[in-house]
Amino acid sequence: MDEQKKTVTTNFIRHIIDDDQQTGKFGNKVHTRFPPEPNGYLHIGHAKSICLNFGIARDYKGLCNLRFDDTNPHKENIEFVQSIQDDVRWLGFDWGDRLFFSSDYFEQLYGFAVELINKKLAYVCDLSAEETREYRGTLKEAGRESPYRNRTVEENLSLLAAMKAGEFEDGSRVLRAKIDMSSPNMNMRDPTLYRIRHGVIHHQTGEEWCIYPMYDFTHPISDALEGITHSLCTLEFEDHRSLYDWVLDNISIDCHPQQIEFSRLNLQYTVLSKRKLIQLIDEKIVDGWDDPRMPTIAGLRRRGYTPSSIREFADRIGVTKSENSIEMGVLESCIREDLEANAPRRLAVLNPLKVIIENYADDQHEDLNAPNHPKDEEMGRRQMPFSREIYIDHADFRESANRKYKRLVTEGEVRLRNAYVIKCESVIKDDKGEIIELRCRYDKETLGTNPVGRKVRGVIHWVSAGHAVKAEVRLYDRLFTQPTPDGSKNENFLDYVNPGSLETVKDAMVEPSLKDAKKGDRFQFEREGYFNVESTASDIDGLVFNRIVTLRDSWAKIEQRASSNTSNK
RNA sequence: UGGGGUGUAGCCAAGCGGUAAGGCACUGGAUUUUGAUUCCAGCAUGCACAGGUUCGAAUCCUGUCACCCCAGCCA
Repeated sequence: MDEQKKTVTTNFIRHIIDDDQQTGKFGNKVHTRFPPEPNGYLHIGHAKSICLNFGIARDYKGLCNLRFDDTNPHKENIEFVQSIQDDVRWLGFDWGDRLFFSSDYFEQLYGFAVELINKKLAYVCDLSAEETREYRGTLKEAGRESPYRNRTVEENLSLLAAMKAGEFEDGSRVLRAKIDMSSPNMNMRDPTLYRIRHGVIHHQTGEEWCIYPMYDFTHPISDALEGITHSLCTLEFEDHRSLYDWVLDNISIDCHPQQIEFSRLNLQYTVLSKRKLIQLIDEKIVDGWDDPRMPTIAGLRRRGYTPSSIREFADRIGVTKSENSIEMGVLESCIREDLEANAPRRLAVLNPLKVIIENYADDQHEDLNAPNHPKDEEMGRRQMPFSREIYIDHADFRESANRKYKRLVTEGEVRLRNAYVIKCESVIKDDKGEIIELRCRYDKETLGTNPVGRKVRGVIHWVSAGHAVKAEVRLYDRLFTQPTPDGSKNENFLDYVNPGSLETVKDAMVEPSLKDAKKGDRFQFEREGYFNVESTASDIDGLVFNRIVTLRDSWAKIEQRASSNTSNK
């Protein structure tokens, strides 16, 4: 069975690790880390990184730490610390007892800053933020050295101590590395190591510190302190690698992880930047971080995506250094594959049209026995009551149609799924000419067997009107109308929000066995798609289903083609 | 000539000098009580472009072009 499994996905990072194992570079150890900043919820792009880091650790019999990169208390909070852990765990990964915070290392970080000063490799700079920017130069011109660059070790030491003691205002001074103001790499032009931040309460360290280390100083040291071997990050940190190495080369630490960069995920018809996700929430375009339309892990979870479908997605998209733009179809295909095999089937009528079976007794009903899965008997069966009055979907009836249309038409026959063949005898309309009811007859010889002498081409779903349960169904569609809503710098991505991203159906009728469905349960509503029971919304009134994804629909394609052909003429 | 990267099909992505894997999408066809699923077949004389090296180049060399990232006291 396992040999049937597709070839193991490899990537350039695994090749590097393979080489390192050959040469014994890290003593044949592999130790990675996933280092989120707790300033928002995790999204599908983080899932890529999580699967990469934890996946590599698993496959090389190594370890992966969860470390919160919490050096900027302005933006971070404990709600995010919690949600991130929930999401990583939900995705199926375990960091054991290795939950860390960069803030765990504040004391050691400070010690290394002192060491750099002692080595004349760091200095306290009194330039304002704006002056610092001017001194930095431009992409094509070298910067100028700060007038404070050559302070004595003693002066720097006492100034840094005073910064730490809270004697200076925010923005009045920073600690900087002394590297090279004429470096073509902007990151090496005496980068800031520490800044002053009064009056914020850090979620881990409270008010203990009023100076906070910068990412470029904190990250390499945190990695080294944890014994990380391969520090995987996204492409925009490529130019920071020389600074990462500089820090570790110039302090007394005997571990030097290797930073390797890969390209971040870009998913079409959505946005994956925390700033933009926050904007969607703030502008009330979505309900919150876990709105089922959001590309967040929490949103996908609420929507009904399974952890394994997201892991599969991460495998399928691969890991490289090239810019990418992944089609939604890839993600959708992953969840369909999972649910096709694992979701029990049910019948649900979204847009009910009443049908009276004229030759079925009024006072009678029968319990038909239907399989929960067409190919997997082990998923069991359930009872479906059948009676004189049923509902079918409006979309499954037309007064007349060409031969391609396989559903019910006037005087035509159609199979009711798991039940009888019916024939439409007449159509009843209201004053406005709207179809409100169908009169049909059923062929009682067609239960579980096809009629002899004629072919019934179509199969439609139905529910018994007297037994069905009313439910609300939320139909989700892509959040944006453009594949790359944030592709243009000049235009606002909010202009491309899809106004139809959520369509709420209040009066769907679902088969009675769904009455017992529990929160989070996933089903296939036959011929419609995959749905799950809403689990967290506060506005629930009775049964509420979220559409996870539609079924593939080749009929819709045919219809679309036909209508665009006629409209083109 | 600021620096750092990336270019293989519509979208991803293997490939690492021996004659273009795989997935998604798409197109045919078969089976089907879901227009689903499944199955079978098709889908790059071609690897950004131009030269060169070689018996042989997506892979090596030279040059060109396109796109992405960098001037936070954000990460």
